[in-house]
Amino acid sequence: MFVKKDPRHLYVQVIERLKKDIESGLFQEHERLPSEAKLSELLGVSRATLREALRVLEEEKVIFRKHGVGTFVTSQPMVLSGIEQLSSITTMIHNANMEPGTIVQNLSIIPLTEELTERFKTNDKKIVQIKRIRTADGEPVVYCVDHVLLECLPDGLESQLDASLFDTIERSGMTRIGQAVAEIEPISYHPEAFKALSCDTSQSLLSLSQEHFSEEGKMVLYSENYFRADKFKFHVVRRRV
Amino acid sequence: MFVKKDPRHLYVQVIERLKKDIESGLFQEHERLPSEAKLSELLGVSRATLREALRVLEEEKVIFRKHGVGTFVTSQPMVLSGIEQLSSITTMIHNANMEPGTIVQNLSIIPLTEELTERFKTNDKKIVQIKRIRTADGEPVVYCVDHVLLECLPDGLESQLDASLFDTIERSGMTRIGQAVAEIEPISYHPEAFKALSCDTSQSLLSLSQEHFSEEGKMVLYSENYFRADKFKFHVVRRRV
DNA sequence: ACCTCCCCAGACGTCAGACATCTGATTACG
DNA sequence: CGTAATCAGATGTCTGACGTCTGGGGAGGT
Repeated sequence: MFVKKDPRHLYVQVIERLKKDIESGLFQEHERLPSEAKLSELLGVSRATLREALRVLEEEKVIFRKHGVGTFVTSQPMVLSGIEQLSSITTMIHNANMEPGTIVQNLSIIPLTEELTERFKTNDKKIVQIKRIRTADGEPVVYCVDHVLLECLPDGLESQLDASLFDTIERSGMTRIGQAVAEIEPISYHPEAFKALSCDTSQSLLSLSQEHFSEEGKMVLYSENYFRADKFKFHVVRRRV
Repeated sequence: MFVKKDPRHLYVQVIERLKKDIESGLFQEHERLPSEAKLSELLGVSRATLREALRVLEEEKVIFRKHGVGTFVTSQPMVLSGIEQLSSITTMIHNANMEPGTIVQNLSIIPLTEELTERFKTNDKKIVQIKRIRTADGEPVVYCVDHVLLECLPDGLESQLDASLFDTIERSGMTRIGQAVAEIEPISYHPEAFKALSCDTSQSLLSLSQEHFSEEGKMVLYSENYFRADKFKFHVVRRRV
């Protein structure tokens, strides 16, 4: 079953395999899995390896265990994922089976305001401001104001703004964006955004102000996104600690 | 270190201990942890148990490992946490150093509508509907409409609605709420909520429609919460997969 | 002096087996 | 018939070993 051709670690393969088996219905909802001893034999791995995989699945709420009783499949497969998983707007639109597009409105190197200095925690860097309208199947859905460190961008910048800013940053600068902290706010009025998205004032927009960090923990991108609430649905999977 | 007085499983205690050590700065950012052999000896647990704990911490992006090299602390301790961590509104208000309060508006057993049947995926259960205004330091901040399975509630219900509905459910019904899926939406107008929170129509509310699940995966609570956006700030920590 | 290749210590990954502890059901006893 | 003792089986923990990968240091040739 697990040939050595797969370079990934065994426990990762076990996680994937079990998820697939659960999703395919091989293990029914709320049903007991085989005991760890039998399951490890079944999969051809040691019980220790299997247990590491099960521990991850338990953390992800895919299964739950009762000491002395057994391991059970959580009712809701919960493949659902929301904005707690970071992805670019381009990807979000793609996942909705629509075609992402971009209208660049403004691109300029701006001086460091006090607020930006505070956010980026840097002094003598140059910041690029990008204002764009993002479209899905040609229809404007998000208004974006991005601020990014100049050093994180490649040279021929204008030609690459059609694509995801994430990709542009990651392909050029050797930095990979690892996580972001987003602040969510309803916006009852914002002239620029409303005009860009051609909304009337009876609608509300949803604003996501996001600080993006590289995997080393350096802030590389600050973006303000204004979403048309009638075009986007936002979910968050909230886990109890 | 780990006395048997703690009824929780060992690996849970190890996770907690390591998180505390990292947060307290005992293990510096981006620094190598002691090897698994040494660390297990240090903590007084077996390497297998330690590894299950480390596996969870790795999944939570608190640490990362390199095969053949070592285990490292991820740069961002990110003590910040947002709504991706599920907690009751009572707890949220408490964490803001304010005094939570409750005004019960309505409490009734309602018939199962088609929508509720669909949501709860159950047929012959009784559903209790609770409409409450939640206050912080006496000021109305959230309007809540909760639907909860009658079987999950204790008998003397009315007397316990001042406290968190989470606590009420968990203390009575042997069920613990494990996760929720929230849908976030800006609300430009909602008569009941606006009246309850005495807002004017120029403001926006933020609506969280949440399906709460027990650890076994059964949906036990559906709640619609309307937050005054001027009183609440919502953050989400978004992680790249 | 420099580069390359090889080797090796040490780290994480995996394995095998054993014992500990908990739970639910069955059985024995009053 | 009810209660307590017992037991099988499951997850939790421990021990020791070996596999595999990585980075660095040393031997050797240029």
